[in-house]
Amino acid sequence: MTKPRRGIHLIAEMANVSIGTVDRALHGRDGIKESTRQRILQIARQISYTPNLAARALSVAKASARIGVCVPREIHFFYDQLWGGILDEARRVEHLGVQFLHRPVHTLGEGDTSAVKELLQAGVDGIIVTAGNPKGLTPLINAAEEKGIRVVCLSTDAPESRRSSIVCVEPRLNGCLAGELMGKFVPPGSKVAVVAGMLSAEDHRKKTDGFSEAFPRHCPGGKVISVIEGHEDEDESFQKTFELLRRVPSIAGLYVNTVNCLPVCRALGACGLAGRVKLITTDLFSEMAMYFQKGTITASIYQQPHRQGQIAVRLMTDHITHKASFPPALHLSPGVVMSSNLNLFREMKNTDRQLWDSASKDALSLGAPG
Amino acid sequence: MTKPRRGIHLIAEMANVSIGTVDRALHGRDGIKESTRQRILQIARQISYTPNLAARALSVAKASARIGVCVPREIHFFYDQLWGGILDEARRVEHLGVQFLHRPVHTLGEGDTSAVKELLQAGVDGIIVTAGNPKGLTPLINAAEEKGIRVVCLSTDAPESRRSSIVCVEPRLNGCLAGELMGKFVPPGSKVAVVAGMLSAEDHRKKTDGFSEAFPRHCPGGKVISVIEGHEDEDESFQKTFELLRRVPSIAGLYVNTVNCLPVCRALGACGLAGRVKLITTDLFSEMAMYFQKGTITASIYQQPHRQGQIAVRLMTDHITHKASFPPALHLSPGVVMSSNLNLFREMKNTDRQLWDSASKDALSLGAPG
DNA sequence: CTGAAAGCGCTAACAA
DNA sequence: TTGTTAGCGCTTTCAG
Repeated sequence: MTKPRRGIHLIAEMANVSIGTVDRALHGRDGIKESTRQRILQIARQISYTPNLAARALSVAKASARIGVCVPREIHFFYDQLWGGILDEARRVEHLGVQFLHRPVHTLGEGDTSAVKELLQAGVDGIIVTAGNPKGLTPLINAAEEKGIRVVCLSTDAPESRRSSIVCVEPRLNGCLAGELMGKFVPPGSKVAVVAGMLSAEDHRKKTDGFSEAFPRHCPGGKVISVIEGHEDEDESFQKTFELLRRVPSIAGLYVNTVNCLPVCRALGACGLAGRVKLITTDLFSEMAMYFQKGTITASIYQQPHRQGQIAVRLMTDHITHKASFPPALHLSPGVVMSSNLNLFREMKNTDRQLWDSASKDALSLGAPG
Repeated sequence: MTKPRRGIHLIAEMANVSIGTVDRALHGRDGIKESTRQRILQIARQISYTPNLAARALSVAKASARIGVCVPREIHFFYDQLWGGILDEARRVEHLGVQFLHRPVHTLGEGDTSAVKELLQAGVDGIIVTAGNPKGLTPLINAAEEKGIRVVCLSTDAPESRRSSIVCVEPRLNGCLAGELMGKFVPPGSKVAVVAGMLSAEDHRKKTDGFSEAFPRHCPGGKVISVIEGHEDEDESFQKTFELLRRVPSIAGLYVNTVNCLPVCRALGACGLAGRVKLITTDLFSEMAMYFQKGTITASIYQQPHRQGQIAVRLMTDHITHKASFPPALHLSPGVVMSSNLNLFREMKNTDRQLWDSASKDALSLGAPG
């Protein structure tokens, strides 16, 4: 008695060809006569063939790919979480042969071109990079893509380049959401202001633009009366905010579109305006908690860094392991943090770490809730 | 040069034994000297060995684990997305030999006990269930856990049971966030109302409680003057809302804590109060889009169903494949949907499907942005 | 007690 | 254009 065959062997037997030919037919590879392909596909349909994914995974496992990662390595704040998301997801595929090469940079845009160059020389198959320096990176990215090395921008884009995809929260949308919220928080005809880092940074400019456009649309008669640049300097931010509050005590709202919101909180406190002036901030870190509780911060626009990192890695590994195509862009919706949901965010978990055991750490790895 | 070995081959090489012996050691099979077993286990730990599940699945030619799923199979709305998230994540592990058994129920709580019974009889290794009927389910869940069959509740809890975990947005928190938002949207001293499905449902009651507690805290002098029960009936919801608006035209806000918000939108329109009365809704579906654009809906509290489904599956498969422990509870933060970020949500993608190609579908599978 | 070897279904490199 | 073959990492059976 003849042994019962399965899968492509069965098809091969039925079609009187070899498994190699069946493989060619099934995968649309060339080097096969169109008529035999049709015959084989017909049979495959007939027996409603489904590939054994375990076998496939096993078979292609040897083609272990290397993915290069270049993101800022700052402690605290946004990039910490971004990094965490990358690592969490990386761990999940490392045992399937995918390797990760990390070439962190110190600050966004600082030395990222040389880091990417290194990665390319190391012979990676894909690159994930926060493009802090788009001008310098674009030719490198294009060269990589030319050679079939896929590049995914993460959080910060190199829009002119031919990168395979970008994973981010659009800065403009970020500003729009803040503007809409602010427009609903303050009464009609209110005057509000924006505190930016530096408007020379595209990210901050776009957030400011989005806010300036959305706010008056949602607050009849509302006006953005001032845009402050704090240049990420604590003292400068405090000083300028303080002066503004003194000069225009009737101001109803402030939108801080950089992570550097503490000086603004302090300035509001110093003027006795905490809670009176609606404050919308950006991102999240544990030191902000008390200002939520005191009511100084009304809401914060959360850019889901952990999730961004996760998704970028997923995009890349899906492409490498399953040949998945890249969406040209993957724009996340920012989250809205208020005092009610504040403690659900992983950024708030650090302060009372003693409460957290390994089970909870698992929960964090999954990326909940952001 | 010697070829780099992996897995049990590596261990075998390091221990100077054959892969057969390694297998015996790793699986606690007998026919092996205790000392060699210890030596091998030591090495395995040292290199932090993890079995290649694809290879195992292929070798044993049958599913390595079976996960039973029991969630409502309603079209549209919340459960559709929940399903989607489950399926997306399920696909990602099918090649590891993990099989999924679906025993959908028609409506939440309708026949879920018998569905779960079926799954248990089918001999699954884990169960994911929306516990619409906690009383009936609890003994089944406890019996399952007793036998080592892990149960994860999804979206709706069986809090008294010994389920391994619960993945959800807490209803109370949901209400709190809505209350906080509403408190900021309307002026001090405002009167607002809640439109619930039926207060006999724990979920709706808790949302209502959360709102009623949070709103006055964030709106000085604010009052929740009425709680309407619409019983998920279009006409009843419309009628009762309409009457309320007629009776109390000074009302400043409405919070709908069920998915059934369209009648409320229409009632607001009929009274000429659309946009005047701040409306906060729950969940998201494409028909709501126009009401966002018209300004009838100010914000919606989004429970991230797709992500909930994803996470539940991940929790279960991580446990099965990596022995990961379960967090006792995984509470997501709800998202806030407003007109600015509306079109980033997958629920809005259905209407203009023609714009979507396969690349975009990939993006959706990743679970962005909610 | 331990080793050797035959697959599981598929991919990919090489022969014919 | 098609066939053959060597693995992928693990389980399992049969010899030693």
